[in-house]
Amino acid sequence: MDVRMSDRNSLQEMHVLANSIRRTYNRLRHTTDQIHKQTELSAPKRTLLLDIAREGPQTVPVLAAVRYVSRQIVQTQVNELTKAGYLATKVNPGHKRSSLIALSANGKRLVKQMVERENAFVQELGWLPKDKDLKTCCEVLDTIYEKLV
Amino acid sequence: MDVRMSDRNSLQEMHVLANSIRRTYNRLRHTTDQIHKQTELSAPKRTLLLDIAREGPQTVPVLAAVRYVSRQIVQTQVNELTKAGYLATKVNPGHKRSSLIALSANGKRLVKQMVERENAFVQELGWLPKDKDLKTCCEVLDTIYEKLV
DNA sequence: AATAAACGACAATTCTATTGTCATTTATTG
DNA sequence: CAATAAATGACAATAGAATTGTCGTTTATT
Repeated sequence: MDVRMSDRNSLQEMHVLANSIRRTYNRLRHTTDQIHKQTELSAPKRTLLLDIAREGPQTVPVLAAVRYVSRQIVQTQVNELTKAGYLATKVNPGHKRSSLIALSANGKRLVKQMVERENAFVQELGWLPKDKDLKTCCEVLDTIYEKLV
Repeated sequence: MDVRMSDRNSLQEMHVLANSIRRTYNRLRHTTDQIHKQTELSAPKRTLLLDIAREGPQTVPVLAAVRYVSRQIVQTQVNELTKAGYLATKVNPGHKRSSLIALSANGKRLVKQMVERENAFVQELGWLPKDKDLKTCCEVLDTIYEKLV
């Protein structure tokens, strides 16, 4: 074990970071709730749509496993989003029963609108982190994400 | 408005960062849920305890306002944590009716144990971000936190 | 002093999420 | 190939988080 690992300061800094992540996440959710209020979609459902837009069609069990949540709640949300017309099932070549969940035409349109709304918000905000810092931040967060299995 | 602000790449990077925050937060919650399973406390209640430990005694309305959640839900959680013996009310010099919510002796003990458990977990993980990167990450997150009012 | 706002308590409701069960389908393995 | 185990979608029951609304009292404002 690296000596710096057991350094008390570093451990405390880790708590500070964890706290920053938590409170920033919560504000982020609050802000996006307001930005996308008109969509009548909850944060988990919006996240689902954005994730499928980013990562492509996936099965319900996979969507659930990646998020460490029960497949039942994902199934429910997928069902409701499908009923609302934002998601559609695609034939899964690898599995006859468990189909791939993909964005419908409406879903793609909605995601596009959401992204545009968020971009407009960031522009109005009039601030962006320095490119280098943003990248560093992402790297740190993503590494933590991968370490936490 | 700064020209870089409207740079498409930067905006897209901002989405990437937002996504990193979201998914890392969720894993963090999942991990800490496991680490502190024995406490029988939910994530919101643990956060409340840790925040009061860090920031000192506060009134319920203030705790709620900072988090952008209703004072009613904070009141409920504070009441339950008080009943469980982790919180205690302190006389508020500035307000006769709305007392300050502080950690009890038991609460302080619990927070100490939680911090130790988390430190032990980080040590077992065998990884910490570089000090400089960690600071950068915190700065970026904290600035976003402050900008999002 | 009168009025407005804040506070704690309580209730109703919605949404998220978990757990558990069941029938069916898919995968494994002997 | 046949038997068994695991996975999947549907459904139900339940718990917890959080919002909204109301009420009576206390605190602040004007």
